[in-house]
Amino acid sequence: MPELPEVETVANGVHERTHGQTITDVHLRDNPQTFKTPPTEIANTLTGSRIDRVHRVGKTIVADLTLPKKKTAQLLVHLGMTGRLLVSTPETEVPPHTHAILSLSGGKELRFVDARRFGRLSVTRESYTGPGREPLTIPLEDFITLFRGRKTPIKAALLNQSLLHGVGNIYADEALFHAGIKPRRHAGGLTRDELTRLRAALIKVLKHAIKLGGSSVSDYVDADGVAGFFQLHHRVYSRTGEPCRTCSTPIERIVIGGRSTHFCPTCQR
DNA sequence: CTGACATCCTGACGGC
DNA sequence: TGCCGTCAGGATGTCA
Repeated sequence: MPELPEVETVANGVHERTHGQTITDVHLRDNPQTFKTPPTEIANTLTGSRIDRVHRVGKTIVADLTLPKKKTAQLLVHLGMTGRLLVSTPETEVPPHTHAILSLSGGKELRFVDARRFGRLSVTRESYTGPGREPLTIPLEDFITLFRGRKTPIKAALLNQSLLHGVGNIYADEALFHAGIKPRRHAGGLTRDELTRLRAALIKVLKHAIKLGGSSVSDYVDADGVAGFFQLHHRVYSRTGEPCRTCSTPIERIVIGGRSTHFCPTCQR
């Protein structure tokens, strides 16, 4: 499940392989819910546009475009659960569930593949800023203010994209473990010290994952795009019943906001 | 403002 | 072996 580190890895990989190239042809599968913008508008905007830069905002991949008449636009791709953005040669067999194929002037194709169809693709004329703040760059004081007065569990708050965007289920659990904070704690009840630790833990686990992803960019973008997503060795995520790597207490699993949540009842307070 | 819950969708996995 | 039910999850929407 792509979260901030995976999305950043994919964005970087796609950038390296496509920037400066022009989109010469666009094929979209007739699948309305994948496209937040009407498919005809997407095709009209993309065809003839040049890809200047591909980057990440929250969990969204953003391609900055220059249109033929020098106007600008952005292509937005959200990978959802199973979305993949691949740079392939035209000869490469088109995988099942391919919803969009953009032909590039460099000779390759940018393909959007998404089995479960939670992913979304759209174009916009405005500069996309995302629903919340960037976890990697938010100043400490802003981070602390974000959670002030909120009774919601800190785990749920971390998943709320309108607060911090880019954090998903895996890194929320991992960051809470590293910060030593129980996921059910009220966000607004955390001390300044705890929030300081949480922000540091979040940045640490995200950067660590980005580093690992960076070494396997090609797994995400060139190949089938799946390898690499589950390479990390997590401390708590998906380790229910297994011994905590710090204290050997079995990791517990609970549900918060409909999301499975994993934590060490001893190390997290 | 909250949270609990359903919805979308299909591959993976466990049980029988 | 093979079928079938269940689960997972991000974003969104409904409802209490």
